[in-house]
Amino acid sequence: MSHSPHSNTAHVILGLLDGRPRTGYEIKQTVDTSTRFFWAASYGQIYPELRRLRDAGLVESERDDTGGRKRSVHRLTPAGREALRAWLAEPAAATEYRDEKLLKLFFSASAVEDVTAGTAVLRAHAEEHAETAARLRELEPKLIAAGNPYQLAVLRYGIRQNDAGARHCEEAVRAIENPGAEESA
Amino acid sequence: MSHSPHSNTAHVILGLLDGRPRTGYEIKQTVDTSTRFFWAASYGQIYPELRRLRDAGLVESERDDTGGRKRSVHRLTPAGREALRAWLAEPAAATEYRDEKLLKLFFSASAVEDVTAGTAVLRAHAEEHAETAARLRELEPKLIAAGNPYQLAVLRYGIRQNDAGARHCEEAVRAIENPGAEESA
DNA sequence: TACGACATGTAACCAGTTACATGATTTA
DNA sequence: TAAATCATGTAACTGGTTACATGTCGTA
Repeated sequence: MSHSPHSNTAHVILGLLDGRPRTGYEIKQTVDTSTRFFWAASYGQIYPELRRLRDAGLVESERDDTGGRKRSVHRLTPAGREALRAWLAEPAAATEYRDEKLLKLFFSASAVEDVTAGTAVLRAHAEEHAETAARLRELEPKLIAAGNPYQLAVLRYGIRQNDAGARHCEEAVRAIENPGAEESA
Repeated sequence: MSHSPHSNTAHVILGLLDGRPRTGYEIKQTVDTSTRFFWAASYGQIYPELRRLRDAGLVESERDDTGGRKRSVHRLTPAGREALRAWLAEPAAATEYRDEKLLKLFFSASAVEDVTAGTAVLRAHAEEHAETAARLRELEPKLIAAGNPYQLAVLRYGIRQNDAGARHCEEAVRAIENPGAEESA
């Protein structure tokens, strides 16, 4: 059962550095345009974590002050690569979701006199799903070109889930606005 | 922009107490069989939060020691009902997902010599989705009978997302195991 | 009589966000 | 010359989990 002694933020960093060496700033940029829709990371995590990874010997950092800007480029050590592979081989913990919109929707029957509150939440939910799906679709061609089937699988997973989510919310609005069609398979 | 001064755990409690008065223990049981798949809560949150809600005048607690067991039954005050409605009327924050399985899948190309690691993660993901969907399906008849279209919408949303997730993972396994069919729409 | 469910709570910890502080370089 | 971007970091806070501590009641 013993799982990796490193946080998932550490694994994001190790995974990205396995691609190529990067600065902390570049790690943040890359996260924001790739893993962000299922795993975000802030500077407040990245920099301290890089420090810990360095102390643990999993990354090494090279100072690169050419041009006057002081920056540290981090790269994986063999131990870091090993830690990444070990983590990949372990089973993942069961996913815990926390979705505030679902929470609101779940209790929307309590909105008594304000009957539109529930459908408003649903419409907002539909729109958020549609926007996310659109944003992810823009990334698709680049990933197809890159030829990484895993990253492509993740992206398409996101696209499908959001498409399905948007459709479902629209249907639910219709179902709530005209009750009576209350059965189905 | 100003949002509710209460945590989402507080809203879960308020929402459940709007149904009927409950003990902290009952709140936990109900969460575990209803909101849990998109919003969990532990005793370590529930009891301190009940205390805060009582101090804020949103719930009142009645001691009920009949039978020797000491228990507190909590009920919404008018102010509590008002706080619940106010929260429902506000737009929800954008949903932030954290999915460790997607993270692992995303970096599975780094598993080099262990080519089965990626598909193993996918199969585990498919299975988790299928189990969740099955568990949610069991709850459906009860909710249909209860006649709350919002709770039903949430449940069906969960069922669909998990069905779609399971299907997607199975397809992705096939796609990775026999490459060459690498194009599509 | 032991075990499982009922019942309440606290303390230590962990992961993550936000706001702050600082400063150089590039570009409009 | 002002604004955006590159670049690094810390401190305070928030939300949540886990483990612990305690005790009753019903039932197999």
